[in-house]
Amino acid sequence: MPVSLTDVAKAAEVSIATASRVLAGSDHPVAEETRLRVLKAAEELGYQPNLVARSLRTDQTLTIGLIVENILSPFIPPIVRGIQDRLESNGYFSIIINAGWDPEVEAEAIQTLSKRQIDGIIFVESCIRSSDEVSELADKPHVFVHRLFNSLSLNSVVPDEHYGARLATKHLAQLGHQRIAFINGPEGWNATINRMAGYQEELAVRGIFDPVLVERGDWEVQSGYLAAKRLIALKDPPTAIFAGNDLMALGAIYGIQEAGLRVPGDIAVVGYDDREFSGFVRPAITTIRMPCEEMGRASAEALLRLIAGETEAIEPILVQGELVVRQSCGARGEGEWEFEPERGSLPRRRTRRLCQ
Amino acid sequence: MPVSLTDVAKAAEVSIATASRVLAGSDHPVAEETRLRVLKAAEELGYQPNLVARSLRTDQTLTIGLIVENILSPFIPPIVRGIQDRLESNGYFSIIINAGWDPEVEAEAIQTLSKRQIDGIIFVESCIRSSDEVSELADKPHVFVHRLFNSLSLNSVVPDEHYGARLATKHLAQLGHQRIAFINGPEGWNATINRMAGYQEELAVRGIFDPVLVERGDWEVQSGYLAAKRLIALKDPPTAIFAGNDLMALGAIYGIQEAGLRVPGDIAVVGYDDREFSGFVRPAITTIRMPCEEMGRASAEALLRLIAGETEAIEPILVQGELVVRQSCGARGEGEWEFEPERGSLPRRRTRRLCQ
DNA sequence: GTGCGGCTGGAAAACGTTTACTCCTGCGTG
DNA sequence: CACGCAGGAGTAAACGTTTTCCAGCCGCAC
Repeated sequence: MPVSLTDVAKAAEVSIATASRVLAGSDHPVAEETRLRVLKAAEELGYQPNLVARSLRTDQTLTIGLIVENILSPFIPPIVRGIQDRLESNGYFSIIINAGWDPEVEAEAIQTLSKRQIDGIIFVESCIRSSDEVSELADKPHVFVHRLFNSLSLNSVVPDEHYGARLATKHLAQLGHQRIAFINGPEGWNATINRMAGYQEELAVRGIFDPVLVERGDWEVQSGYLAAKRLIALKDPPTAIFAGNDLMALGAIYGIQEAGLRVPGDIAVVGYDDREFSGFVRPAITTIRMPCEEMGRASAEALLRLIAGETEAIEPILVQGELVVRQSCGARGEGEWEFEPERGSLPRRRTRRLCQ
Repeated sequence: MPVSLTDVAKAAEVSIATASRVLAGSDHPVAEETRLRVLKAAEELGYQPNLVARSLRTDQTLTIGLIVENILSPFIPPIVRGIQDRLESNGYFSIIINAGWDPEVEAEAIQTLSKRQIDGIIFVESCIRSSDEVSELADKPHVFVHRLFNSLSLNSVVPDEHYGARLATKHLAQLGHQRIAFINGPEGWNATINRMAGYQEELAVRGIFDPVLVERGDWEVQSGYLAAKRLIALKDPPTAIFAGNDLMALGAIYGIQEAGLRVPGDIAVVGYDDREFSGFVRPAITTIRMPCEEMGRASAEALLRLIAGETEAIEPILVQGELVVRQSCGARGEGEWEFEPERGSLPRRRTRRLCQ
């Protein structure tokens, strides 16, 4: 049933070498008449090249490994999507392994992928932070995508959280707020440090930074709720709250509402991340979008360059997210509630054609 | 750098045939002393089998194709995760292609996967509904996972929506509600029909079905909001609302609250799907969990059986979701707000070890 | 007329496995 | 003692490609 190059060559009455040259697009010259005969035979027989055999011969599988923390984590799918979209246009496919933030599983995954002769690896939220932590990585092209534990090592793609936090803070300041609180994330995360730094810097420049307005949460809803309650209880409470992520922003909104105040009327709220729910809770949350797909694309782009041998290693890449203005900041006034349709619901836009 | 079977054979002073027999676990007898010598040599040289070469020879790649609608759609990642977990324990990996509900892209994807000699295909939310729609599928083992357009054709895995809808409705009835409304989904979806049927059947059995309490939405938040407003305006309004999905349930909650009523105090609400946000909005939404991971596992299991040749085709598999009781139904009373921690946040439980 | 270079095309090796077949040795049995 | 059989190991083919090397041919320039 499967028709091989040999069959095509026989049908076209040429050698398999010639058939290969035509069908694989070699640069070895082939007479036009011969080429057409081969093409015709291939067409008639329904020839499909065996990519496994080709891989064995050419030593490239057009496959890359994706070692991700967990495909169920909210930021992973868009990163993966960005990666796949970029890779696809170069004929590459990817194999995903969920490593669950476990060094042992990751090490094993690298082995498994090597056996499959993959051309490169992208780590997404890996516990490995830099190239020289694992010796097996030395020969294989690889890139890291780090969201929360972003160190600026070589071959890594990270969000520009400092930029995003400044953007959010500036937005509130430009709306006229003077007392802008911040609900920080827990200690030990780079995201915590960077977002705090951006917030502080923007306010310092404007001369309105007040350390009493900085609270700490643990990224979860309840901690935002509790932090908001503490902020409201202050003797000089804030008129705006910038929450370290959307979950805490949501919690803060609940806390404010429970105190009988309105969002954004009494206190404006801005979050960070642009989570799925941020668009359809009410008030819809103004936030900084985490540029997941862009980071995915950038990492794929970088990996392709490494594979092509264009460079030994790539400089760290910072990707900026943008401000998404919705209701909770008050920039749109406090009119009718708006509902955003869900993202990514069926049916959906056409995807780009596959290639290769 | 890469060490091949030949190197190992040379080092162990045996033929490559013997080396292969030992390393690939053949049943051909090998003397214990020889086996140890080979094992030792392989160990010392750090031998890793080349799976591409093995695939070429054995005609199985231990790779299956996943043609999904879109990895960004909310239900896809858990289904994929279920599939991967099950496959992984048999040494299989998967390649994901986003087909975006486009027949042309899907057809192309099947071609591409065939060229890569994959051992089988799982369609997740494909526009292909049954095996005989595409002739190329005849020879390749394949399974369909359908969530919303579930027809009960061969080789398919679908959620048991009729069961789930009855479960939700029964829950509300058992809480004492007599007037239970339903916000149906839009026409043209099997999910709409099946959920409606389950709702109606449960109420009919109890003799409390009232067609005036059936509204229709379009799956989005706003339609639930509007439907709830219409229901409240009824001269004999419902005391409970079963929404066809969690988005509409959320909208309904907003509609109820805007009318100055309380959820669940005045009107209880139950949703369907158990979306990510359902656990941390307030009131947290009681809902029927969509058994995504289970469907994924079941489909992978089925595919493995097809690949093993255990059967020609598998009978349709119905997977049941269970009721997740939270605040919005009132079963827990109307006490303190509870916040659920986010699912799948970092750091997370260890995943199972990889094999192969 | 000879030599050379450019265009075509074929033969065959190679990629790293698995496995069918063959061969040897020793032992048990008739 | 001859024969068969089983255990153990090696040879070589095969999987479907790509690519190196080589050869033939033609035309052109010297």
